[in-house]
Amino acid sequence: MGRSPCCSKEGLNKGAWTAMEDKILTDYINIHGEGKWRHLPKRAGLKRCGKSCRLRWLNYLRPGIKRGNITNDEEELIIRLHNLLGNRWSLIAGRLPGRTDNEIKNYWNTNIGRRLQNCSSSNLPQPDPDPNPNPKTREWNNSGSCLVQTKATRWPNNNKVILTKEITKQNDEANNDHNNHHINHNSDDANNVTGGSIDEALDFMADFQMMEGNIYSELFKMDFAESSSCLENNILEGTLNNNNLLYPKLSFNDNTTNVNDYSHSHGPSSSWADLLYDTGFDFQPMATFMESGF
DNA sequence: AAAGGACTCAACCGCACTATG
DNA sequence: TCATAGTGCGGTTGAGTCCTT
Repeated sequence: MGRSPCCSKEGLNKGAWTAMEDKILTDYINIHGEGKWRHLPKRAGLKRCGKSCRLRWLNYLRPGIKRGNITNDEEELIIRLHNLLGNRWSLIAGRLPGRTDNEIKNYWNTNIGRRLQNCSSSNLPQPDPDPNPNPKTREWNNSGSCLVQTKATRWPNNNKVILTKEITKQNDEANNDHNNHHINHNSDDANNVTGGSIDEALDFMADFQMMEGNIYSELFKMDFAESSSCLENNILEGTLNNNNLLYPKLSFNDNTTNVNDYSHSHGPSSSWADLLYDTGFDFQPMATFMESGF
């Protein structure tokens, strides 16, 4: 079967765009707006593929594109976002105003990625061999934090975040061992559970991690204070309390619930995972938050 | 000054997802 | 339900530029 090409390749210009082509494209979009890329070249009088026009506009001509060197702050944010999101360049770019996914991808491949490669070939600590192969591989930078190198994958539409307090016992032993290892990072938190079952929370985490390919579990390993830079950079919505702990804002339907409300009745939390250890906590808003937060 | 290797980044490519009829 | 158009995304390429010898 196969798909028809997005446009006829014959007679089209390829390669670098000329100033005249840029002007034609910019003028056309300023008048008619974005979209309908397939028909744009013909209507605008450009001998270019629609996809090429879209790319040129989004990555170069669009107003607000920030050109020039990536700042240290931006680089730090890119690293942190990449740690959370993997190679989801468009998502990362969405948190860096004026930067494009292409630019960030190039920057990563030519700067950060290379630096990591150098680090991993030196004496820096190497990741433990994983007996239970996982989509992510870890590289270690010289500050000791780890970066997650993932093969970019899309989340299927039918694999939305489904958070439930129902316990499933269908995970195999390997999964349980792996997940318990994560939870052990927060063993202090687990000891502070007020009512409810730790096992229930662990099982919830196991199901959650299994479904979501570890992306969200990375979030749960961050404590609120560490997450503050995410807040400052609008990665997360929420507020900082007097102790500089981040309380994310959870949106549920048309109502908005702040975790401050949760903390008032349960005491201040020290990590995201605390929320999971309280069986009275309604996970559904968290699911919504997670879906909207990224 | 010249050659050629290294690097950068705009652009291309193919696949995947969504919308629509 | 299926086919197709439209769009978005990440990986890869290659021309131009920079750097080193």
